[in-house]
Amino acid sequence: MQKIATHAAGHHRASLKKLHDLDAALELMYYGWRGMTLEADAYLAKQGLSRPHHRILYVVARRPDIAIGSLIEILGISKQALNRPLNLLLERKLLTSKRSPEQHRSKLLRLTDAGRRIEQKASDHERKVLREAFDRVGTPGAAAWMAVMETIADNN
Amino acid sequence: MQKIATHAAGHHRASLKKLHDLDAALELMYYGWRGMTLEADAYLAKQGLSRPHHRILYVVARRPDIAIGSLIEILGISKQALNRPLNLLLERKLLTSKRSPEQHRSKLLRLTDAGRRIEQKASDHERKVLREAFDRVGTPGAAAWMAVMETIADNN
DNA sequence: CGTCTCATGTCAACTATGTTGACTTGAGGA
DNA sequence: TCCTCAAGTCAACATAGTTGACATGAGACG
Repeated sequence: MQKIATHAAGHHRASLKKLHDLDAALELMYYGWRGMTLEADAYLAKQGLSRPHHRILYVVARRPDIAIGSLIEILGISKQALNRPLNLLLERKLLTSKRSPEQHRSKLLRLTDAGRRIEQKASDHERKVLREAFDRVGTPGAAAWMAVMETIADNN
Repeated sequence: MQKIATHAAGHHRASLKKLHDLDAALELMYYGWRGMTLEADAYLAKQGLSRPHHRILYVVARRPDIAIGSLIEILGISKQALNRPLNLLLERKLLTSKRSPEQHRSKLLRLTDAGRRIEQKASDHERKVLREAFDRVGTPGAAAWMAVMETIADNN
């Protein structure tokens, strides 16, 4: 048997010497991302799904009747990379695809009820973590967090 | 030839309908992580390295003479997963390992000058992005960001 | 009609990052 | 000496992504 880690990685957050004043922030970004997705990933794994499946469900939920080409653009991956997770979701009937009446060239994707349920539960896990953190710092703190993240996100 | 995406994924940040009030924050966490690591990843790729190598260098820089077992714990991956990137760093002489005089069981890891240089440059790219964002919101905003992220990071 | 374009779909080969399981090695305690 | 246990290695596999090459089927246009 493998040795089982007795502590989650996050418990070591404070264990590194800080060489620069922004090291703490840098590590927080890393562990923050992990912290937000931890429970959602565990839930998805129970369903036999993972992060890429969730990303697909998330986007389709917010863009019903999206074509595959647009989905590829938004996710920022190749169509070959999209292929396998997408087909799994179709097989499992979490998504439906149909040709549009006029635009026969593109398939339009939609969530089924089951797909919507899974998307909601997975995203709820992530939103719950955010909500708790925002509650702790109040509205101005949450707004500051958003402002910082927007600047960082637009760095490209 | 593959179709080349004309826009980075981040440019689609606003293109999804928001189903919940926290959807924007959820997406910001995703694109924020990407935004912070984008330039560092590009720099690392030029050196023939990637994120896991950087993580190793980052930790060893802040814990000189760390043993492999502790490194595994901090990184939160299996020793087998650590093996390949670690050996690459040793081969490329970015890290050195030596047995300690008394504790012969464990190897102690240290950065070489070359390793330190790469670690610094890669981390500098990430800190630069953070610094610009913090500058924009001022000290109180930065503190709020840290407070939010700490709560999220400790969610495990 | 034929041909060209374009979105979609699929196959193959590859890379990278991770996993488990099975094993070796070597120090130190009973 | 023998046993244990941490550290480390090797092999097989899963997942998520990449490029390249090619097939299919509808629409547009001559």
